[in-house]
Amino acid sequence: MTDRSAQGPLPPRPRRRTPADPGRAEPRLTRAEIVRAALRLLAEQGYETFSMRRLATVLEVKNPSLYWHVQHKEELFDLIADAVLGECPLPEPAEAGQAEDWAGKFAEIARGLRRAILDHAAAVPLLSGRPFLGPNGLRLADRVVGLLRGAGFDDRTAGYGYLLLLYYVIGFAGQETAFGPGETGEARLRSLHQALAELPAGAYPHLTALSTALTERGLDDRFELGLRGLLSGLAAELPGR
Amino acid sequence: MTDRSAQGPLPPRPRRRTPADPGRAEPRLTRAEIVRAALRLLAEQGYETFSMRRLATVLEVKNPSLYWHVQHKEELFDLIADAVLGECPLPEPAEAGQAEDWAGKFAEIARGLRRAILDHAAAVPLLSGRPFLGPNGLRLADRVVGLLRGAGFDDRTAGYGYLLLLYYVIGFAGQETAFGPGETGEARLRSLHQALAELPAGAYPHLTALSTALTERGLDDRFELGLRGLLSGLAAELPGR
DNA sequence: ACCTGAACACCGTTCAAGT
DNA sequence: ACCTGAACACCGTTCAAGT
Repeated sequence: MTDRSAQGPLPPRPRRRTPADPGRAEPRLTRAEIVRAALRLLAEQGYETFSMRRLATVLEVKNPSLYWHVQHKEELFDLIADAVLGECPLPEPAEAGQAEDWAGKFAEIARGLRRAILDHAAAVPLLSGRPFLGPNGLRLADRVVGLLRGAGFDDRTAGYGYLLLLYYVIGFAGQETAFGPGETGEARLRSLHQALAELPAGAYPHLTALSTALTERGLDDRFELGLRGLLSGLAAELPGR
Repeated sequence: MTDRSAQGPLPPRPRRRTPADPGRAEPRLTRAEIVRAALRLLAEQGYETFSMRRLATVLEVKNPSLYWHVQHKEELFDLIADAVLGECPLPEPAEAGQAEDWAGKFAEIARGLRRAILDHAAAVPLLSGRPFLGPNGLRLADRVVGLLRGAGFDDRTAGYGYLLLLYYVIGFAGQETAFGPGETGEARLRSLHQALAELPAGAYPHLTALSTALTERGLDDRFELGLRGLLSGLAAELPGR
């Protein structure tokens, strides 16, 4: 959660009328600006209090105006999700003929995606149950699928590898941010530890035994552990081995 | 999505006053009844239209009454999530000293969990980003963790194996139900196929190449594929091998 | 083409009051 | 102990009207 709480409302942007085209005002709003403002509002105030009306206020516009630019809140959420995915850096594809380190690049994308999501932690709730069909989502999908196909996976497994990556990273980031806003990932982990330690004594023996192991190393380690598992699970499906 | 649309509203339950205890009326509502009615309302009308007020109407009660029994909507959602997890059958632990087929039982739990979730497809949106600390969630966690510890995994990996199971199954079920209500999983898959086929020609070469492979086999196969991956990823972390 | 005023049909939640 | 009436402070969305 980046702290931008000191930025205040956006400065009003003057309508500019070019002399050559006197009747045509620049639109005050664009989709890109709306999405940017939405991400900022989410970062500052969190998901629970986000609303179209508050977004309109922040943009210094009356709220029905937003509906000229987006069909409904869900469409705005699609755009926001795509913007988040767009912040995941994609490694360059290898030169034609060069052997590609598919596992390394897959891991790199996974880490970048986790980073992108955590940079917009308040947007996590709107990432689940949404097909990512925006340009950034498609680009990401195409890149991952291409990586796996290039490595020799059949099309089915390649497609599925992409989905596994998404499930894993979003699921993980979801847990990292599951204890409500305001707490960092590590602090959340400690609350969970606490909750487990307070469990009725003999009722959940394995869980209580776990409560210390749970916090002894950080979230990064856990992420890598799962990622390693994901990769070795994938590698087991590679045809020529 | 089970079809219960013919069931109609719940019959009014009479307040019963026992002669021995004349002043004490049976409460009209219990948490269990509220949760049952909520699941039914979700199944009949879907998540989007679910509200505390509609739930109260279905229960033939004025809506503030619900707040005597639950603190707020989020707490009700916690209870609903726990009820869904409670429908996942848990295999019996092996006798002490008997070798346990950990991978088989892990897979069994995963399949049962997917089933339980799909039986309440409309409740999927409220499963993400929630720690499952209700009795059923804890029991499930304890069972899975115990299974993995018994198999020789260290505590850390055992705990993480449980989380991976959750991410995977919820993520998968989330995708199965991601195209809005009313479509079955397989129909959704076809919409996605359609969407991919309509993509701009050369922009996403790997994705368009995939669009047929995507639908050639069913969701059950895909689920098993990912599950196999998950298991072999886990197995790779087993200390003594 | 883009924005606003006014309105519709809702929400979740609180709280004093009833029984 | 449990339920209700009435109210508060909101929502998302539509649509005729303005410029």
